[in-house]
Amino acid sequence: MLADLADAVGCCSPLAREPLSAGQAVELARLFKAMGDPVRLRLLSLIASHEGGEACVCDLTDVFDLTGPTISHHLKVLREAGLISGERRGTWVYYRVQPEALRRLSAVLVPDDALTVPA
Amino acid sequence: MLADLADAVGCCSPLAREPLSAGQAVELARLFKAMGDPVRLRLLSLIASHEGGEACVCDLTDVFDLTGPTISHHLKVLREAGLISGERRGTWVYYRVQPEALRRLSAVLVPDDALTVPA
DNA sequence: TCTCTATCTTGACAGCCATCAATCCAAGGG
DNA sequence: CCCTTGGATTGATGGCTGTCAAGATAGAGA
Repeated sequence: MLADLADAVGCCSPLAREPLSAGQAVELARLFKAMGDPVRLRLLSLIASHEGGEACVCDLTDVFDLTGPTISHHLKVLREAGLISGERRGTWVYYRVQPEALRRLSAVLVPDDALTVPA
Repeated sequence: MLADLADAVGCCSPLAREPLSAGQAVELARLFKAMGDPVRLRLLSLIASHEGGEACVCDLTDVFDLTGPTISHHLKVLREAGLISGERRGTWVYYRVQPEALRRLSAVLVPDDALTVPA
């Protein structure tokens, strides 16, 4: 399932190049929808900008006025979208972002040229 | 309102640079959420890839098995998010994408370096 | 002005989503 | 082996969203 997703996203031309197929649109929308929540966007940026590129849940819960289960739910959504990955080391679970997923999304938004050629 | 949005988005560093503020996250999430629907993503790509960079509603409705009002609703969501703009010329309404909005989103996803420095 | 066509808006309903309380699982420390 | 702690899962609920039918609006042409 994750492989299909990566495939559909990885093969997409920028939006302006040619129309998306229905299947590509479904897979891409899954990613964008996962980022369409303020809490999840902040979680993503907290993890991405944290020292070492990874953060444990204990670092994340204090930032929000939300209960543990709610944070866990949002992390699960991000994880199932392939935007982050979690790993248990001892007592705590550590999360880190998947840079490839972000790069693929970015590549869909703008022409390839803008990603490889200087201004 | 649109000015606030553009401001909040335009000033954002990439996710990995520093954590998003709550306000920035709300504004960014509004954009990502607007793209979190397969129909809207396809509409966006149809408009962006259409000849001349613009498309009228009549070009869009035939592609989907959806009624006119539903297409109109999705176009309204995209318009209110600042991703497209519509203009009435005679009988038909023509839509075109706002490339700046896409560029800003892309800039949030990856470090600035990737946008200006060759691989 | 009247009518026709193309498009947008409103109202309503089914389905999904974010949130929390309660519960369960997994890892360490006694 | 039990107890404690960190974290995930389940169940339930209120609010939001996508969809369509019906009505409203705006140009174009006669």
